[in-house]
Amino acid sequence: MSLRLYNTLTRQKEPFQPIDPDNVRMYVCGPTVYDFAHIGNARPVIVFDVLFRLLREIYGAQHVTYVRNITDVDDKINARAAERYPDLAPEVGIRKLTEETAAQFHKDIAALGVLPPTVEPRATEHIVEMVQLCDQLVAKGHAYVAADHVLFDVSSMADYGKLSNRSLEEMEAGSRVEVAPYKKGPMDFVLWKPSKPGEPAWPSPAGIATAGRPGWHIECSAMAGKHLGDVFDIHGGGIDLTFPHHENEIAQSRCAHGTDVMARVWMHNGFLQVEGEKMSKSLGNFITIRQLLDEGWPGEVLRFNMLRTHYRQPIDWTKKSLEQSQAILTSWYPFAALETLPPSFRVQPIIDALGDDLNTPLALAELHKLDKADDHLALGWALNFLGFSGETLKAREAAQLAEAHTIADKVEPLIAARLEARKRKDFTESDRIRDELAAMGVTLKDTKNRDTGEIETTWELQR
RNA sequence: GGCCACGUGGCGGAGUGGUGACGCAGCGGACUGCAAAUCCGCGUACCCCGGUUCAAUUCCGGGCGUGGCCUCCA
Repeated sequence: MSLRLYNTLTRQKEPFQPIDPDNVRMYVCGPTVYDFAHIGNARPVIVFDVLFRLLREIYGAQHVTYVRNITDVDDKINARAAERYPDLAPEVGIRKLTEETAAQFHKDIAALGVLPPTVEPRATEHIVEMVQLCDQLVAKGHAYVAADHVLFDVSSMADYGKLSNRSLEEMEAGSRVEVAPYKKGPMDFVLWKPSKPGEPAWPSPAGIATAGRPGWHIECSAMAGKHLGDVFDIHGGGIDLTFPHHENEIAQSRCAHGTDVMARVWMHNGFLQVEGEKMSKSLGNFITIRQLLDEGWPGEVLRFNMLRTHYRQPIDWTKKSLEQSQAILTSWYPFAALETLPPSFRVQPIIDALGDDLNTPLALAELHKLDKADDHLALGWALNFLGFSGETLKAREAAQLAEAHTIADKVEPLIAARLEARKRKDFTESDRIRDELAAMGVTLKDTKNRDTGEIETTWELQR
């Protein structure tokens, strides 16, 4: 089994070689918890869940460590908490907001059929590690203290900018931001900053007397380092995080630990558009996972829709493609209920497709083949492997059945009447009844009983 | 302005230096009183212009278009 992954660092697909096959380690940037997760947030969650499943398949479930963090300290969080809970003490409001948002996030993604990560660390539980990193960086001459801030000195790192493929000169030339006066270099970034009253505050590193709080990137360096070590295998996230977030994570971690790399492979998922337009609050097309679920789309349909496009390609998220995804999944899901298969059972073409840089569209094409070949056992395995247990669709069908049950007393006599009309060849009447039922959302199917030759009618409620 | 990615039939979407998967939709047929469902069959595509090559959709260059990053963002 060969696994090849596209590495942003080298801009090419490379054979994947774990540092330690007994413990393959992956870190993925999780949400900053201040608002509902939108459908774009769902993409890395789903994509790297597939990779997690594939790694578990290849190296064994207990030999993969997947860390996806929750960032619960951030300016946006502070602002939102103050806005939503103006009457609460800041730290209480912030805690309330982050707890609620994190719980909501878990609820939303649970519907997407993702496995829980091995570790889900929180930034606020790693402040000590962040302070340590700051101290190390200052001690090694990669960071300096100015105006109660700790700043990373990008000029101290020879290949800063390697991940995003840009030189310091280019970045400075293209810079649109005003440079804080206390910075030595315009691209230097904040590792630690002083807290204003009402902001979360912790004892500062580097001998700074004022209490402070971490900058944006340091939390991932701290959590990745603590749970995965100085150098690990895979680091993932959205493509927009390449710069500055991941670039700065690399700078912090490598310089603090004195290593050549932080993670060997850097993976970035592409962006998502909605009905051909950029998703933005101003356009009013900002779609949350919760909205889609509330509209009645099963979570597995969202997952399927996401995987129909390769993870590095842009997705145009449309209602039409969701409908198509639902139609396909619905036709397959009766096979998702797995009969007990021997643990060694696997469908190699699916694994091979995923092994080529997570080629999920090709894997789904393989599913179509299995379906066509009526290989339901393999189809069921593959669906399950890809995270489609059929649970949400089954729940939906159960709800439909329950609803159908409530109107059965009205529907059954009409169907009987229609069959009578058909026997008399009174097709005007039978079609009228069918239209009447259709208006109630009831769809009919006539089938001929093989044994008796009688016409029998089944019905179901459309959503 | 700088850097980067992408551009395949009506839609979604693989793949390849030499007959262009697959799915959805569409069309035709079977079945049906008619539908629905099911089954069988079918069509049309590689953004444009150059270059390399016996041969390019595939490689190279330029252009156009879309998107991303350069500032918070998956």
